[in-house]
Amino acid sequence: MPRITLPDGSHRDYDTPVTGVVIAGDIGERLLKSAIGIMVDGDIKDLSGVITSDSEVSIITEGRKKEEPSEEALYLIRHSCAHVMAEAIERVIPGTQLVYGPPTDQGFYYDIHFSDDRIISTDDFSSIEDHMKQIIAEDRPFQRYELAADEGLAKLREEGSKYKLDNAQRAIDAGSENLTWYATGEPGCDWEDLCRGPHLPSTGRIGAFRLMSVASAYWHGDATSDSLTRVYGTAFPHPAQLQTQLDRLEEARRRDHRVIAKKLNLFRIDETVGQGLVLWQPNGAVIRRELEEFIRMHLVATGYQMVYSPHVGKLDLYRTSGHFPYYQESQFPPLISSDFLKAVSDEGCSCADLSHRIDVGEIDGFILKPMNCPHHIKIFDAEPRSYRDLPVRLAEFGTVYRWEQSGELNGLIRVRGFTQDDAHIFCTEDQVYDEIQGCLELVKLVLSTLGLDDYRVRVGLRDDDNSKYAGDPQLWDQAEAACLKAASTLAVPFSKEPGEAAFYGPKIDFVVKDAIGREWQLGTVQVDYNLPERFDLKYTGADNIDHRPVMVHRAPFGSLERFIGILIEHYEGNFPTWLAPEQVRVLSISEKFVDYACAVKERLAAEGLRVTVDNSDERVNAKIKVGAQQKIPYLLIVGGRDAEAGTVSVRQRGVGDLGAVDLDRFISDITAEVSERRLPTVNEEDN
RNA sequence: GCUAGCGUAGCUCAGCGGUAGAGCUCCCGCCUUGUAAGCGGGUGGUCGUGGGUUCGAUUCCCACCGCUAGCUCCA
Repeated sequence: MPRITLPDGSHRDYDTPVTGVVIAGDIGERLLKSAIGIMVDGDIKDLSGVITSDSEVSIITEGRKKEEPSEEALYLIRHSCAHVMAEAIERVIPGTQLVYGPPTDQGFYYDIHFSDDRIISTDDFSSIEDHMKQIIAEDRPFQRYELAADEGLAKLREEGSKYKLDNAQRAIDAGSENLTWYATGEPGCDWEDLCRGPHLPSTGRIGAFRLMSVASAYWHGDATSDSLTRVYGTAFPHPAQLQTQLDRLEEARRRDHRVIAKKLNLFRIDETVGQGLVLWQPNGAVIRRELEEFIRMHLVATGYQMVYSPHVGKLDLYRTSGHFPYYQESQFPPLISSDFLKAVSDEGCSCADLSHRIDVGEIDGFILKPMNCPHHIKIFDAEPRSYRDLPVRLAEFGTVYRWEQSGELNGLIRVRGFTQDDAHIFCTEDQVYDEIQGCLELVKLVLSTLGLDDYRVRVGLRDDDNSKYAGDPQLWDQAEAACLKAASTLAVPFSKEPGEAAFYGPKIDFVVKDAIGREWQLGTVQVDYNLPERFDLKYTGADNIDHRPVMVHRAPFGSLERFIGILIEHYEGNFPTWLAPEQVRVLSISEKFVDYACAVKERLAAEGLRVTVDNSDERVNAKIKVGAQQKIPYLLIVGGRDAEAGTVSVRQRGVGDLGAVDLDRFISDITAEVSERRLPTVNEEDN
């Protein structure tokens, strides 16, 4: 006889097995009314599911309109809405085969196989949504029934559902004795779907939903398997919550770095130059240069040495490093001399032969470097090293090239040529831990200076797939231990991520939350015992014997491209003054005061500030509007009063009119703000 | 790479089987301006590229290129 323990610790004893409906009803009428499911010993269950043994339960409700819905409520609503959508799609588009329809963080999707002659597009959404609304209006109960495995498989076979049959088989292989279905309404009459559940009591409990997009997905996530169509939607208990979500998406669109960058002339990507290849316009170049300066200053202060290395290297170099064999797929194709190509072509060498001969090392050439480490290794190795020299820290803003899939490219976030704020530290085993610590400190400094204070850390470890990794397992163990130890000293949460290591070693990645809560992977620190081995690096120890150094790779920004892309979105283009391409614009209220405006500009420029004058024949209102649109931190309005008094009328971005300020005062304030790299003080509302 | 959508002036977009449109930008005038767009005029397009259907294609069809979303991938 089940004893039910409620979240407040109280008990209710029942003589017979009970359901959530009974429990909720016993607690109160209002609870029953808003109940949509039940947590039983930590698992989400149907409200109508039978509880036979002692359990800790809590009733899942749809929650209040103005509160964030609970994860569990969203799970139930979205999972159920996926069913409703699937039914509607089957009504609208004949010849579909359902595959898999789970809830996700943002909503839900259903993977569907469509017949060849009928595809789905967003044009179909309104009619699908109409059907969904009707199903919801009918408020049909979700009714669960079970069949024994054999019986269930036979049913699916009869229905000819290849994908559902596969799902069922996998469930059975995982130990299920029965297969479960959920009917939206009456089993046998209404629509139904093989499904583990749980679900809402009825369709009417879906308060608000929206179909979002169509995408392709592979069956089992396998690119060689069937291609399915994935239809995305989202659902909430209350319409206002859906609106909040849509507003959030709108906010993300407004912050899109590609849109802002176009308005502010930060960078271009020109298809005649190449996909994923960034052209930095002067304004964007200012931001990049300021960031480079900022980090360079810290590097020099913390014992790094700056180096330069070329953008290409010989194939053999990358065979030695392992890049070419391990990551050939994501490199630009090799550069081979045209004379040589002609010669092998005259021999009758086919493309396949050529590619094979390149792979096995019979043909040499160059590649655009996918990473900077081999070059830095050669710089380290250019002179004999003693233990007294270590650690050697070599840093470079090194531009690397990677052949990203075309569908992956995205503004500055994912590109084919990018510049890492890279460095490689060569040290003794004893120094590894301190060096990792130093790197972590640097990343923290960078993030806090830029106002990216909310972040977590992922430690990428190797998994069982040995073919992905190079090097001695024992060395891997050491490196992984060092990373975990260092991560645990950070005052932020960290997670272990098996399978996320680089091919040469484990890594510590920083995942940063931006102003609207999205996560981005930025800085990385990686420990590497493998490349020193591959390149036979040595230093002479105190014992006068050669030893193998350990390498630490690190890039606090990750890449300047991606980092700046994220900063654009984080600041919504409202860069702190030290980064702003144009820091000050002087607006003369009429032609008569252009001379004074120019004099003000000269004073500011002499302080190293980036300043222009707007002396166009426009009203000051128009000049302000334009200046605000261009997100310039300070607009100085100058007219007769200012010229006489030696003042400027300051208008600060996001703040407004600050009134007349003595020019000297303004200069000392702004130069302090810039040199301290102060963050914007106000949440900007400009557009 | 895959699926869907999209590609028209520098930008944002409308249009559509029958001579290519708007707003902003830009240029030229007028106004001489004090805190978020004064007024008038003008320049500007091989309608992504190449084929096809058609008397006629920016519009319909095919291929390619590029962009967007998602999938897969990301040293």
